[in-house]
Amino acid sequence: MSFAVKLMNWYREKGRDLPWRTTHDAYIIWLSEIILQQTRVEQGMPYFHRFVEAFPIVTKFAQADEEDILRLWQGLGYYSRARNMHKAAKMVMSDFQGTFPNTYGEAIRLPGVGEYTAAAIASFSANEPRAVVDGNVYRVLARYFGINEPINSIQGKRIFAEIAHDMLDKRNPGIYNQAIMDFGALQCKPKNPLCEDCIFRVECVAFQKGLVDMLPVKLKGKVSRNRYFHYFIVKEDDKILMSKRGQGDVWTNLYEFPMIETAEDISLSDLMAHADFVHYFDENTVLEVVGKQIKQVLSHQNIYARFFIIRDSRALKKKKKDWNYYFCEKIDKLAKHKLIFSFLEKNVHLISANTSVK
DNA sequence: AACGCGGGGGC
DNA sequence: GCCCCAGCGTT
Repeated sequence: MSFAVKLMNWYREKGRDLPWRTTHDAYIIWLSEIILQQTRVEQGMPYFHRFVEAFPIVTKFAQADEEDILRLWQGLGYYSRARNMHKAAKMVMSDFQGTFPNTYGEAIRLPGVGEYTAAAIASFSANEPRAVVDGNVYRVLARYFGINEPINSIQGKRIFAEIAHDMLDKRNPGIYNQAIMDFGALQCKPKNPLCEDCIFRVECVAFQKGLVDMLPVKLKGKVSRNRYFHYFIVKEDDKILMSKRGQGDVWTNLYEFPMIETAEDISLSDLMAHADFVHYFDENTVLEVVGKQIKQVLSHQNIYARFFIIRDSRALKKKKKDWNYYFCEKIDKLAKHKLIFSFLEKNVHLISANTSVK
């Protein structure tokens, strides 16, 4: 029996029942695939339901405000996915007459849709014979064939893409693609794979040679850097001073409190002597520390954050021309990053009664 | 070819 | 603490 047939037989019996597998609607499949990029199924699931309900058809998605999309996306990470989805939905309206493309060649033109996602959309919705190559597929193939070429080298990507295409069941690409990913997620897991109970125990090169734990090989990335954020909570009546982050850094277009960043952890007195602090606040400002320093780990940086309350809003120098902060009444309506919304959840008492926190 | 981009979970 | 997750876009 071929690899593909054994795999699909396994899938029929052990595969997961996932909501986006019951449709051939390219739009719904796209929605699920973008959400699941670098994201576990369990983590993405509630967001999938949220988005399907808010935007049942691509027209609704295209008509939404980016702010609303980001707010629905809040907490999921890699926010460029949400911004690109909005661009893609608008492109579907302008370039595809509102019909979501279901071919690889068309889908891959959409921002945020790369080789993996285009293959997923085309194979799941239209049964186009395109092999998906995601983390699961790299792992299954690397172990099955005993390939030690790094999966994140250019050479490796090419090799694995070719093998994936060779192995694909050209008659049932949709089912096959679902099957190999589920197999990677449930059976051929990164840690403690279920080799003793595996249908490929005999053919799997890694298992026969005892190399399962060594494969796949992946080149290491750079070490994380440390950043120190000092957030200021400034209230005026029931409004809180907020600002929107710009491009070229983490959390593009998301909201947060006014902030000073330093390369090192600094003392309170050094903070108050900081040029930006002097720029925005009176020298006699009283800072009240809220809680302990929070560490937020991103995949490529460690962010250490402290929060300060400034109770006297007169401390703020309001006549600056480069004013890019504004007092916001309903901060629950803003899309915020984790550092901010988890702080707000823990410090509801700091926010006035008529300002709800989500 | 390398890097930046979140947040969560397994071990 | 390290690795991985239904990756993609930019440089």
